[in-house]
Amino acid sequence: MTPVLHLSGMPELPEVETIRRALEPLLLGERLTGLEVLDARIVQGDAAQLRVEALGRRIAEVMRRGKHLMLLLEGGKGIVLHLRMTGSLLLNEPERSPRVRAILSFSNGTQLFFNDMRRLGTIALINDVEAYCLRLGPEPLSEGFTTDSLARCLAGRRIPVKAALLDQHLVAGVGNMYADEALFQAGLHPLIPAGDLHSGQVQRLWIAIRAVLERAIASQGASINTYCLPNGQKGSAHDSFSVAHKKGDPCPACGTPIDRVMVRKRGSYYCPECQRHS
DNA sequence: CATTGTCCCTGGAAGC
DNA sequence: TGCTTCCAGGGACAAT
Repeated sequence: MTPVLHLSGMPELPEVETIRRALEPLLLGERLTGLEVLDARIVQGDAAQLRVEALGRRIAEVMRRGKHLMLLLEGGKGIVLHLRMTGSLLLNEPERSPRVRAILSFSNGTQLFFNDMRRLGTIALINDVEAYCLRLGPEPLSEGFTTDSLARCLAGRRIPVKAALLDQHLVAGVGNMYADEALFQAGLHPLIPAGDLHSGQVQRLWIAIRAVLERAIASQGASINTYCLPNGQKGSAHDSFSVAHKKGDPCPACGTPIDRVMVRKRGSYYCPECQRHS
């Protein structure tokens, strides 16, 4: 398998969904036969309990919730994998720059290598999948995410709209790149207080969030960073980015150079002309 | 409750 | 050249 030299990264909803789709046909119905933890820090909670509960169980469902990838086990519990910044799930062991933190083995011979340069990614046992998911906001591509629900979440809040989009309690799965893309498409400056948006702007934002995520899933995610598919292949969603990571490039709509501003310690790219603050 | 700040972690880039 | 410092950023957690 081709080793991928990683830069930095951030798998968001479209990337995790792409991984989920790649893994589902390989893992569904198989038993977890091995769980080798090479770096104990990757396991959140009780590692021994994770082994006891997960080993030998069949994978009943390969699901995604926000940026969390979940392997639901027969019996109701589950394993949750979070890639955070630089994590990747590979079907073949990377030959070079090995940053393998855990290896999951399955009854059909499939092996999953949890590769993570910065060790921020996590694996954990979920005892109650439903309760776990309730901590997260609605899935942006589900019927539970509506203009009304978005408006209710933003109402009265003084935090920048960009920060609101990154809050996983508000809507699950939007990260730094797609927040910038959605705000651009909606024509909103990242620093506008969330509660200041009028209904028309909320509606545009709702449409934009869904559109950028759907388009990115269709492109199998963005690989400007460490993200890659389990087979090492790269997505191409970044090819259609308008502003994210494009400081200085001309805005695709008006030609004005893309600017960058810090919003709560997050680099935020936007068009100063198309995304006015007022 | 709402919001802000700190920490985790590694490696590339920038500055002196 | 070689050192230090900053930065990337998702999310848990602490502090205000």
